[in-house]
Amino acid sequence: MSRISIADLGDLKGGENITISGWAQEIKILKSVTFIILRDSTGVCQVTIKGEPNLIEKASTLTRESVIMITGTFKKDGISKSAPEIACTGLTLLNPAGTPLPLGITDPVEADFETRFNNRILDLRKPKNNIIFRAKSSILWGIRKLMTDEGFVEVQTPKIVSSATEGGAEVFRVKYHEKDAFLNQSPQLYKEMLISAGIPKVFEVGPAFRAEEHNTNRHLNEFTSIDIEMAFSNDDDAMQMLELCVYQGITELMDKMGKELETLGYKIVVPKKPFPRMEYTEGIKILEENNVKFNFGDDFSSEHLKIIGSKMDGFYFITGWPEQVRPFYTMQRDDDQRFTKSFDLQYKELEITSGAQRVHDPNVLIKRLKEKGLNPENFEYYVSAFRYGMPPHAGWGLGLERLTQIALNIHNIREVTLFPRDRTRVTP
RNA sequence: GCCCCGAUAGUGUAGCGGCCUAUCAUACAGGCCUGUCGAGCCUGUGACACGGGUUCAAAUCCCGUUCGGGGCGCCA
Repeated sequence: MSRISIADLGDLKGGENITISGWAQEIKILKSVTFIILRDSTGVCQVTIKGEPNLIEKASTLTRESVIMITGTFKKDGISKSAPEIACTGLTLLNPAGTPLPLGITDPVEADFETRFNNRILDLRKPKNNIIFRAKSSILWGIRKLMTDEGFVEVQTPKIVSSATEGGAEVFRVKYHEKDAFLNQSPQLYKEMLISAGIPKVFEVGPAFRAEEHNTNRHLNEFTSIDIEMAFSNDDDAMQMLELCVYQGITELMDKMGKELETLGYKIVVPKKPFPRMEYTEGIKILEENNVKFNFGDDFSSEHLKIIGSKMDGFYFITGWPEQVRPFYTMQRDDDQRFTKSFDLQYKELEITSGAQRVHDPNVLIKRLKEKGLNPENFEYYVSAFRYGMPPHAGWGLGLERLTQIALNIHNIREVTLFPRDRTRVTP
């Protein structure tokens, strides 16, 4: 008589003695019968107590969300309309829950963001929230499987670093023994160095830190970045790999969890390949057609991307960005130095990936660093990797939370983060 | 960093100068109830973020603080 999960009750014939454990979601005591709605990670079932004054006595002291173990007989033809039914023969309180709950799991009232994230573990017990993280895991698994099949090596690079990656974004400062250091904004420089180290296909899934004091539905101060870098490749190769990744991630999600997600109100749409591509200059044309003023060399704002995104269905690339808006390591086009061999992957107005073919000539790299107002001396550890045979290479960085947000159509990025770090929140 | 908006029981809300000894739902405690399934019914406990000010009178108006929500910039 071992423990069984609620989802597996469906495989039983009826009449078996079983043990089942989980949280007491609701306790209803009527005159002649007592019910406990029991929830585990796989579903809910109804535990019925009839007669048995001992058990009723025990049940009457239970509080919602207490952890209990039930033994009983599975009833194939239970009377319950909503859940499989178990006739209770034993009830053990494993750990009581305090009362009242700061956040009811099944209460009809919605809680505010603040309340939800202050009591995140209770919030995550709600199936609709809980499944988000199985979905995120599933997407990531789809991508990991693809990358590994394609011969990529998963690596781990330092998160405590001595210089800011790109000069632009704000960085968190940390004390590192007697030195000052920073939390890495991106594995960019390290994954490029690994190309020179003879690992021609690398990928990393890890945290990235940005100290910007943003307050939006799509920014976190700590997020998960999926980064890849591939040798002897150009921007087009990187884009094809990216397309495949997004496709495989969402396909995996759809195959493994599509039905389950649907019952909780999520609709998964697997994107069609190839994703449409649009030049930066075509974007400008769209804006001009909509009577929006735009200066060549500027980045598109959210408002601009809303207009451009409304013309596109789902995922699309914006390519050919001007060099002013791209980092120093981005390669310029041979035929026109004003433009770069770079791309963003967009979904409507949301940017989920930024990538490019990179500069591989160390002299060009130093020139570009200076042009961007950065001191090449601070990047010597990086540039030196380019002096002794650096292959041409390309890659990108993809925001896992943003991809999950899109796949599940969730408005706020904090919802797809277990314990989000935003402008003010450092706990839990 | 900038611009809006907000803060009332555990949770979510109503009230927007005197009728507030503050509404309702839910939760919580107790009771009733032939099997509930958003169960139902009865009783009870429980709140105006903080500090100043205006006024005969402040939950309500003004200022500040703290915290939160949305948007912008920036980006993944």
